Amino acid sequence: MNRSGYRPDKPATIKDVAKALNISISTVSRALRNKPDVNQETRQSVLRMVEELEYQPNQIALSLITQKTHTIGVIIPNLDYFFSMAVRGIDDMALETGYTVMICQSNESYARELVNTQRLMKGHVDGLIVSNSSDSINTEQYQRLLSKNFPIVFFDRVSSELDATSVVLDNISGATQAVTHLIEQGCRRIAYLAGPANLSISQQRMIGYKHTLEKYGLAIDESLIVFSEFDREFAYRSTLALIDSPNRPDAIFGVSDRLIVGAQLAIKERGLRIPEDIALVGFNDEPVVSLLTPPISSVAQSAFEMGRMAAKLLVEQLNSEHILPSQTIMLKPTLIKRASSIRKP
Amino acid sequence: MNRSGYRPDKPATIKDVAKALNISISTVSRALRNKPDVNQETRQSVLRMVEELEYQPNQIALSLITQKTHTIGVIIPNLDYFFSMAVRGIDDMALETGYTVMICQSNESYARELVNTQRLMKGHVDGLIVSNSSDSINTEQYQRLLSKNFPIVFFDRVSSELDATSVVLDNISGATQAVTHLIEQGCRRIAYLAGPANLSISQQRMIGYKHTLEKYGLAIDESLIVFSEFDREFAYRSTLALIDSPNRPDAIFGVSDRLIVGAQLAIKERGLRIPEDIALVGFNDEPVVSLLTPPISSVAQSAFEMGRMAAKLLVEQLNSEHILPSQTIMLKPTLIKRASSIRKP
DNA sequence: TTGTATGCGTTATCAG
DNA sequence: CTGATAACGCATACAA
Repeated sequence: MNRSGYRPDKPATIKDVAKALNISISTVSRALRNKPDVNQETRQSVLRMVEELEYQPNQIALSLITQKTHTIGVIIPNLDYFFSMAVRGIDDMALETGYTVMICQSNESYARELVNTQRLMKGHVDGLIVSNSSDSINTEQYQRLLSKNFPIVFFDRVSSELDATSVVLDNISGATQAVTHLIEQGCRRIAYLAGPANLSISQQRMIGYKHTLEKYGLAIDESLIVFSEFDREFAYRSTLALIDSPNRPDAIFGVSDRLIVGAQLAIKERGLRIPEDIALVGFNDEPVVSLLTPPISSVAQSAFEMGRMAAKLLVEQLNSEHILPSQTIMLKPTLIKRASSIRKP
Repeated sequence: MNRSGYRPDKPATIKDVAKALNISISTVSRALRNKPDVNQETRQSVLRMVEELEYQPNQIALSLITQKTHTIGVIIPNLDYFFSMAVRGIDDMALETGYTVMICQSNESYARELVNTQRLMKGHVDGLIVSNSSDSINTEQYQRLLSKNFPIVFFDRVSSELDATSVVLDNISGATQAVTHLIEQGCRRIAYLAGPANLSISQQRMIGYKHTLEKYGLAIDESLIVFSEFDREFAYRSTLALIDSPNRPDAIFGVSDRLIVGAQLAIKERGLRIPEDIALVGFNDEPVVSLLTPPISSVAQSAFEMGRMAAKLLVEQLNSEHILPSQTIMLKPTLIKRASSIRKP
């Protein structure tokens, strides 16, 4: 069975293999790395011994030499449906390209984002994939890393101040599709549950929202625009306030499904009809919205693809000898129309 | 500003600090590690220079010496609501205890579980936190690692063959609460959407299901027990079949909310009433079930706590000099009763 | 074709 | 109190 009788507690090193064969470690190393100038017999015996001792190269030692860990750090604000899918895409691409993924959640807190960045950098990740937290106001730390040419790819929630590679949705298009649809359904007083004011996605979707209103000659009523946390409860209360206000909206567009679900709860509680009294369109097309009564229309995007793409761009940079110019990939959303917004046949 | 004018592209090493100060690296090392025998002045100047050069200890070099990476590998079948919360708990505890988390998703595939384990082991994680995939039949690889005293903590979906530390739910209790409740509401023909047959959670919940039926003198009808993937579509079709069968159930208990949602869709499609014709109870208490019409009862558990606990146990082992005896922590579930199962006032 | 020596960044063990 | 040196596991330039 085990001719050498060698059974270490600790994993075998290249040294053990060399010793067992009475050859030098450099020969073993060469044999393993398929270098040309090594005797076939020697190579075979090395391979056999490697098998027998269950030798596996120590990645830490390799990392010390190359200063590469083949590890990607991921910083996301939470692990809701959208980011779960994005992480799945990242993990998928990482597996394909030989990387492993370290994930840290900032819990929508910039302070924790800072801590996590430190944590990941200390663990010597080769690069970073980041989506900002909702109270992320400062970009200094990323600026510093980028100025040292440390590879970072941002996705979904990005900062306009940063000249960095990023993968985003065409949020203006998404909002435009949503609001155009609502207008076509006869809605005239369309509210916008905007989410956190400083987030790129909130702002971009707001631009699409306002432009579309203008395009159709509808007035922009700032009292119909509500900022808030990404919190269902918040949206619920905001919607109650909107309903009870003198100029009640006849439609609500939400920056995320989580908010629009809160809105739906509020509307139901007030006994109003959806979509006849108030029509609804959300964002992200989370599975949950199709199950509600009525099912809620939503702007769909592929978080999985976004994650894959972000990882792909990062790995391309990691595998490149020189610094790649920063680029922005923009993915296209699709409006999924459901009963919550369809008034006409 | 920068007296030495030193601005490296590569991060400064302890050697750079020593050179800049014209002292030896061992002195720098000692000063940094707060060793007793080092001159206060020297220590101060070292600290200043460390600041100036933005020196940070290279963890890879440390890892090479200690063979510890302060990294925890996590293998989970997917990132649905339950596992997202669990990961959050793990990450939370990891942050507290100075670890970083590497996450791999097996996508419910044992083959990928194998690959991921290799991936994580290669990356030299200090320990593993594992929840089995649904087609996980073999435990050999974990057995091998455990026999080498490599620290692993299992959670939620565990294998009975493995004598390892684990954190699980009291699944029997959860199922017992659910079925007892249904019986008390007058249900007599209770179906069980069991999920994958080889999973511990399916089996344990089945035990609770059967025991409770027996306790109340109800017959166990195997035709009311349906195994399937963790797939809503699957549950939907199974439920249609159950409804159309000669002995239609008057209640359905689901091993997970995802399945029970599929069941609800089927029941609605057939125009039956919930809970009057068929009552429903799910498992996990995902937020979505409270939003459906009618809201679905569910057995609630804290995935966050489970994750935290699993990480806690693993870190305890990692920080311990000797091998800790394996233990099983069992958490308690709570049935949340909602309209989908309440027939009596 | 193979062996020796050096270095990656750090700590620890010795001498001074 | 401080400095030189070996060691961690491996790759590689250089010798033989």
